[in-house]
Amino acid sequence: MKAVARRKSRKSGAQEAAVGDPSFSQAVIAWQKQHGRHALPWQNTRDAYRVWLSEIMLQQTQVAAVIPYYQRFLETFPTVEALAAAPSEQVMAHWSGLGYYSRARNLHRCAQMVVAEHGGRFPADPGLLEELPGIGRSTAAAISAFSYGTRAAILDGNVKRVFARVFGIDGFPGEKAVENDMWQRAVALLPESGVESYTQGLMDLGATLCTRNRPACPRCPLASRCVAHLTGRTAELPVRKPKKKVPERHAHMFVIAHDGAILLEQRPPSGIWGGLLSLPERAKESAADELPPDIDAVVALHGEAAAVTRLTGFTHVFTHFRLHVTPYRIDLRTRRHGVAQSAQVWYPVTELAGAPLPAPVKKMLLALFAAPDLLS
DNA sequence: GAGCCGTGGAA
DNA sequence: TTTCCAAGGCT
Repeated sequence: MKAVARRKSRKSGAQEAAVGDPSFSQAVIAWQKQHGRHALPWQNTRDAYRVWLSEIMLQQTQVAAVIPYYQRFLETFPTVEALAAAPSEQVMAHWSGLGYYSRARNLHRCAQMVVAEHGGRFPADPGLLEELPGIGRSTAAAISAFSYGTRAAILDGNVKRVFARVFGIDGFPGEKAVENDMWQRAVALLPESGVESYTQGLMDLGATLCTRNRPACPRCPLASRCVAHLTGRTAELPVRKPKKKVPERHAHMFVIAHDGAILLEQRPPSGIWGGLLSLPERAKESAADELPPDIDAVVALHGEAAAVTRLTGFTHVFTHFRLHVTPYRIDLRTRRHGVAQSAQVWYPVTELAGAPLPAPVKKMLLALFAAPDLLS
C-alpha cells in the first residue's frame, strides 16, 4: 500500500529530466574498484538476506557501530527463516544498543513476511521490496542492486552529500524539491552495467573522501568536475539543516517616572538577566496586543499618572527565543511613597549609565533620558 | 511537511 | 559542554 502511493507521486513529481553523463558513473566505478571498500562483512555476497540485514542496520548508523551487531545477528539467525521463527524478545535483545528500535520490530516483521509471502526469498523488484516494512525507496534499491544487480538508484546521506557538492546544489537536501531533484539525478546517472560497483562507489566516496568536514578532494575522482571543489564551497555544501525557528515572546515594559527618577525592579537571581535591575514588565500573548492590560493597576500602586506614552519598541535576541518589547512611559503627577516592594527601587535617571541593567534596556533608557528637560 | 526515533563519534 | 549528524523510514 505504501509503495503504491509513493511510486505514483514519484512519477507525477518528475518535471525536468536530469541530465545523464556516462563519464560520471565510469569515474565512480573505476575509483571504487581500486580504492573503494571491499572487505566489509556484508560484502562479497549476493545473499539478499545478508544484504538486507546490513542495509537495515546501516540506516542512520555508522559502519563501525554496525559490524559487531551484524556478526552476532548472523551467528544467531543465519537465515531469514531462522530470524522469522525467532521470538521477538530474542530479536530485540540482539538489537539492543543499536538504537532506532522500530527498525528491529520491522526487521522481524519483514522476515516473517518474506517467509510467508515470498517463499523465503527476497524479491528482486525494488517496488516489491519497498512494500516490506522498514524498507524505503533507497534501501530497496540498495538491496536489489547488491543482491540481484538491478539497475536501481539509491539516495542516502552519502549520495546527497556527493551530489550537493559535485553539482553545486544549493538547497537543503531535506527539502522536498531538493530531494526530488537529487532523485532524478540519481536515476539519470545510473550506469548501463556495473550498478554494484557504482552504488558501492558512491557510498565509499561519501564515507571515505567526500566527508562532511575536510573532504579529501585531492584524492577524489570527481574533483575536476566538482562545483563545490572548483569554487571553494565544500565547507558550505551540502546546505545545513535550517535552524529551528526560535520562539517569539512579547512583553510590555513600564518606564514609570517621577521627579528625575524611574522605578526599577531586581530580577530573580536565575534565568534571563538574572540578578540585574530592569524595568517592571508584563508578558503578553502576542504582538497584536498593544494595550497593556494591567497598566492601571501598575500605576495606581505608585501614584497618579499624568501622561502615558507608548515608546518605540525593540527586539532582543537570546539563544533560545526572541523577546519583542513594547515599552510605555508613564509620568506620575504624584508619587505614593513607601509602596515600593523590596525588589523595587527608585533610581535617579542621572545614574542610569552606571546601573546594572540589561544592555537593550539601558540603551533605551539612556536614549530616552538624554534630554533631562523631558522629565516631569 | 514536520516530528520522531537512539547511539556514538567528531569538532 | 554543546551541537551536529550518520548507509532512513514511518506516522
